[in-house]
Amino acid sequence: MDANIGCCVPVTDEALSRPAAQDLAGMFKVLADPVRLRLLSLIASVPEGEVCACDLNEPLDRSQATVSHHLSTLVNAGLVTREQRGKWAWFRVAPDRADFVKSVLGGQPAVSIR
Amino acid sequence: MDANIGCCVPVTDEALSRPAAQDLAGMFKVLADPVRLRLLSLIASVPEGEVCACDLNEPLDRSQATVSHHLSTLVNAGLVTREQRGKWAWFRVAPDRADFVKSVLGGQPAVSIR
DNA sequence: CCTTCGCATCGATGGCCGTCGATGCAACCT
DNA sequence: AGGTTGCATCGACGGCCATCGATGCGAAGG
Repeated sequence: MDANIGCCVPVTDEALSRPAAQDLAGMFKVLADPVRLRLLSLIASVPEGEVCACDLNEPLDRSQATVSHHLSTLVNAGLVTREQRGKWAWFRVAPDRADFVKSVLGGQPAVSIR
Repeated sequence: MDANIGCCVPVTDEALSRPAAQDLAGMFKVLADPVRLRLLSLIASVPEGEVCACDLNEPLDRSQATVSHHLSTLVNAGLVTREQRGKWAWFRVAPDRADFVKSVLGGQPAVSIR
């Protein structure tokens, strides 16, 4: 009745398109680094809403160059905004991404409606 | 009155702990690959709820060894379960992770309550 | 038992990326 | 102007990982 032995279902083609998968993976790649996550957490946890880069070097236990690199990555991904104010660079979580970042750092990176 | 010039806020220490960041990053690292995302999508999109590994090689355009490797990664991360049935290996999204996976693949990997 | 088939595992390889010292550069200070 | 300080950028290095051919191994089938 069926040529298939019990295997080989056609696989519905409603899967993620290749470009969509690429984009999604890109966002996850940004989040897939513990230093960047703690960086995000530090920026998000400060009551003033913004942090100077000079305050981020020490708690992360990484060189200034490395922290700066990670900050660039976060800014580039649109998760964080940077504002040069005088000699210092101030970072804050991107307003439109605030709740996204919050849920990501919440432990359960998705559907954390509880 | 203040030795600080306008910078150097103490940084509230309510940030992500290092181990927590490591764990979170680990989960994101699993999701940070387009092939794995499409793999997840394929498994999640099949109406029967489970797929035989033999059906996953072709649509992903990767060698059988590579697909098997990615499947192991997903199983290891607890996102997918494997059941050996006769000669074939059947995979399904882990029941307790179903809504997580769904929201991840939904485009907005978090707080997609709409 | 021998062959075939499905799939995991191994070993090797190439590329990406986290890391850091060094350098550059702009803003402030004196 | 010269010095200092904050931060981005550069170049290099090392490690992790996606990928694949080859191999191993168990399950069917003859």
